[in-house]
Amino acid sequence: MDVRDQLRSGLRGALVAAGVDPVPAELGLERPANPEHGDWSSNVALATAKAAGRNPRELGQQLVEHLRADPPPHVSSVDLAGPGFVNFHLHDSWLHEVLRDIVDQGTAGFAVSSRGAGSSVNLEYVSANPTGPLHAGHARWAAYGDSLARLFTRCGYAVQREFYVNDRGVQTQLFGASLAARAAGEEPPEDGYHGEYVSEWAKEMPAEADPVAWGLERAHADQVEVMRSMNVEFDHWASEKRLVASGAMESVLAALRRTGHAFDADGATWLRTTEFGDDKDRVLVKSDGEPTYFLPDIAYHHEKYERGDLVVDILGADHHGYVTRMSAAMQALGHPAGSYEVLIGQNVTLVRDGQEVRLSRRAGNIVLARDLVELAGGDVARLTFLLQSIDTTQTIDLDVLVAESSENPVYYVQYANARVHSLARRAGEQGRARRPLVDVDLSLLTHPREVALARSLSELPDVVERAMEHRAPHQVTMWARECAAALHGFWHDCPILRDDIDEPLRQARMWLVEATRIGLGVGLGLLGVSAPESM
RNA sequence: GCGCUCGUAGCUCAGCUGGAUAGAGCAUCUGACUACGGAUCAGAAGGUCGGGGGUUCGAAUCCCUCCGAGCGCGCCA
Repeated sequence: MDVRDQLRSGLRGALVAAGVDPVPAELGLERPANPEHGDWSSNVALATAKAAGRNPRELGQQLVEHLRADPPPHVSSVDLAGPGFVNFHLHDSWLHEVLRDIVDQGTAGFAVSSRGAGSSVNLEYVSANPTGPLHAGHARWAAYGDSLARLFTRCGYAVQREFYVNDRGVQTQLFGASLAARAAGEEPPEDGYHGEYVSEWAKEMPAEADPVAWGLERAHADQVEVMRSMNVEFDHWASEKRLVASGAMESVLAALRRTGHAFDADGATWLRTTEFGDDKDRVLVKSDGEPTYFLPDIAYHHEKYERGDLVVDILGADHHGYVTRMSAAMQALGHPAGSYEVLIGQNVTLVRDGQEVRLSRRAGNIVLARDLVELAGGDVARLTFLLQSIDTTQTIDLDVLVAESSENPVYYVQYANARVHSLARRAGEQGRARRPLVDVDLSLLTHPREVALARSLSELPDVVERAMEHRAPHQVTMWARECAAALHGFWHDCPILRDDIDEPLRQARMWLVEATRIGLGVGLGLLGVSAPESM
């Protein structure tokens, strides 16, 4: 039972004693931003006073008195503050206990949550057409999707990362035709692909190759390579061609007909998406007998349920109009309303020479994911994307990215990690080994820098759960920066190997550093950024 | 016109789904242990949270309404 549970339990008892009925199932307990407000703070008095017809401060005072009479472990003082907050100040002993837990759990066990145990999630992201290189926007989804997958995994979900390859249809034909035209020294079709890469790839293409098939392979290989340089991998590559060949479209259409959600009108076949909140019904099969792109997509999403209880799409803002109809289709097929989730990410805007660079595939000035990686390196490129929420458009100034890449936050965090490892190296050189933790007195860790670092580490488990629930990997980035800052501050003020440091304190500090190694390792791992031992 | 997302320091962004005095990084200014790794640390300055109403003990956060930005509204993919 960790501190929070003990505090909650104490609060619950106090509420009962104060005659509050009913006692809420979830008791609000948070870490105040302002240290003067204690280590933990609860707003239960404020939250329950209204319903109980009580005065918040009066009720709060009763809670405080009850808790003072019988304080939970580690609690040094309980106070009433502000409009009715109950603030707990704890002895540093609770942090010392946390450090022991971190060391016991190690990188594999620390900040692991069982929130998703027994559930599975299928995450689809990027899914760019196999008709060219990935651009900077794709790279954002790659970094985001992969880190989100890592968060789900750490929270106990069985995760499948998936990329849907649209290796069939009009665009692939156009791409193949464009390659063939370039190979023959001609201009691509007007609605074909005009990027420079088409000409370059056409030179590589063997004369006897089928331009469509070869082009798909070439583009796919290019995309895989770039994502790998950003440490992004997939478990499953879903082929549209194979899906369609399997007859999945027909069986899904039959199922929709059987349940009455699909109907014929004006010579076409429609899905009654309005039944599930769409503003108009959508065509599945056109009057010329050809399916729209919507139908194979429905079949694909339906199939994904074989690989996850929760099916998640990560899409760019330009696809948000698509969400309602797909959600409607999934419900029409009998999937529970909440089981299909779409995460919409805003666009990436790139600035070069103070000018916005348009991400147009037709124009030649498109900035590729590959450019970013070559400019700044995989770690910097990746962390740059994970620096902010996907809810806001991201502006990346390429000149700043290059000029200040050495000031990128990724180095700040990696440097902290390198320092942690350098300590172990130097300690080894000096023959100063850590003694077993049971023999070490962590209560010597009372310096504000030591306490701040331990406190930062203690927050990671909450950060992981919250980041997963909010689908917000950037919160891990925020934490990693704070933890690195705490380490740097500690490093600056608290020498370890210096001769004038007493051995017991040295031992305690070495174990604090070991716990930091574990915490930073977990954080960097979730971000998919390397954790170098030296820089 | 309708819908979705957004508007927070000079710039780039956080803000734990309603909490206490709105926080970081960069840029600017001033400093630091005669460097267990200075890719570090400390301090200063910087705000009408786009404007205006409302809900309540309490609003950057929820509701309404304006203003502004991006994206979407095909029997295209």
